[in-house]
Amino acid sequence: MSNKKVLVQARGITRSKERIREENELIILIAAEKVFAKHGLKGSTTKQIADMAKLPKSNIHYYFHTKLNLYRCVLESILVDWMRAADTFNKFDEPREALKYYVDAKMNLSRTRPFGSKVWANEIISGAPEMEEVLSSRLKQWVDTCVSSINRWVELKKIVNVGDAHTLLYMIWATTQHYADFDYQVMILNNGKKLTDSEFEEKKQQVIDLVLRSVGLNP
Amino acid sequence: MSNKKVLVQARGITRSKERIREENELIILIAAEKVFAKHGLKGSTTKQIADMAKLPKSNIHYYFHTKLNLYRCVLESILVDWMRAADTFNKFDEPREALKYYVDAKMNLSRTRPFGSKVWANEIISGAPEMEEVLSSRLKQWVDTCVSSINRWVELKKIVNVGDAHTLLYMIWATTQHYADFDYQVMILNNGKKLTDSEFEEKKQQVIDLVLRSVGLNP
DNA sequence: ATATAACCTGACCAAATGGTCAAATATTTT
DNA sequence: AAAATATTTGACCATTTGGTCAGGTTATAT
Repeated sequence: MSNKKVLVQARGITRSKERIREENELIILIAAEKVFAKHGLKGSTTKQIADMAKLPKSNIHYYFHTKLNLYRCVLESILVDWMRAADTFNKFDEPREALKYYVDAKMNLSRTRPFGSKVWANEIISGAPEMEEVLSSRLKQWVDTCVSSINRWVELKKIVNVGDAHTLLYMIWATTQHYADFDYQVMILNNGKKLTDSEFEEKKQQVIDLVLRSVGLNP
Repeated sequence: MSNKKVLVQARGITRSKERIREENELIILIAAEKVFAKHGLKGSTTKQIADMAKLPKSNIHYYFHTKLNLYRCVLESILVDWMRAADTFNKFDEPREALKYYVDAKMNLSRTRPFGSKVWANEIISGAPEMEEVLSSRLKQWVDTCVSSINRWVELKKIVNVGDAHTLLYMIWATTQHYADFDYQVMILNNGKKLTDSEFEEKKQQVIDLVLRSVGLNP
């Protein structure tokens, strides 16, 4: 009988099998996100992930079978947050609000989940071998509706003619994700110190203002 | 006597040792840039690079000794182009021209050397373990002068007050580099077709206009 | 022409890696 | 309490990997 069990039974508490699986899967997903963010799919090792999760390597394989499968699970869990942020764009009719709250949501995501953003960046940079499906279906669809919104705003003279609406979207994506993907560079250029919460709020507002002015809106 | 030599001597031509080294180093650097762009430092194998260069693996080690050294050489060669583009920023006193020509130069770099941009992106995303020196010295210095220029423009009321000038720089970097780093995503959202040269010129002008408007300049 | 130095490459190796498995332990069901 | 099911993990394995090296070829200096 192991020490763990003695302790647990002495308190009259047992972790249910269901909870055990839930907890361990989450621990592994979080560890994997960090490791994949730093080294990409090929560059990450199951040993690194196991060490980060403070579990034996076999445990990783027990719950996720293969490294590739674990990687896909990490990507999917990131997609959930990404789509939630995307939703904010279509919650407002007025460009000023839609753009403001979308940039806000994207900036917050970069702040709270930088590793997830990096995993996505790595995946796209390396040709999106595992995300082709998602990109050309779900993302494409969402982008098409955004492009329509932007074009309508132009027709209604609510914003200036920006040409291809994709260009505006890319600017928003790239700029907001920069604070996650290139956080190390941002830190170095901030005199070697990580951005504080209040500094980050400041930058966020500046990005919002830049974006609004870029389409001819006065912030 | 090999076939190669027979052919070469029959034409009375010999490649000098110097040229041989120059040519092979270039071939390997170009191949390595592509492979590192796709898989990062850890994820790339010397075998892949050798295959891409159509040379035996031993040949890679003969010229560059280790994978890490080859990687550093690739980074350095990219830095040269990056700094050349950076120079354009300080060639003009007027914000309209400085910004226009800098965005233009950065967009062109993304178009002509997408693999280089991806290698840099990968390096920064993974914490810039090999570039710390360059970032905190050369890049920091260049950024400081840019920040001064931008602040001066604000004081002279030539552009609106953008707050922290870094934010503007990041927007320009992120947006222009997006067309290289995320080219695959850009392609998918362009109905699966790579941007033609004229399409790219169009987007470039749109990015320039967005940037100019974002600081309150009428394009 | 000969010696010397540089280039070239297949064969090889130690270490690392993704993954398997059997045996042990823990929980749940009957 | 015993049987059944799920978790845990060290030992193990085939493959891949970065790197070495000896022996050959090619260019150049004398």
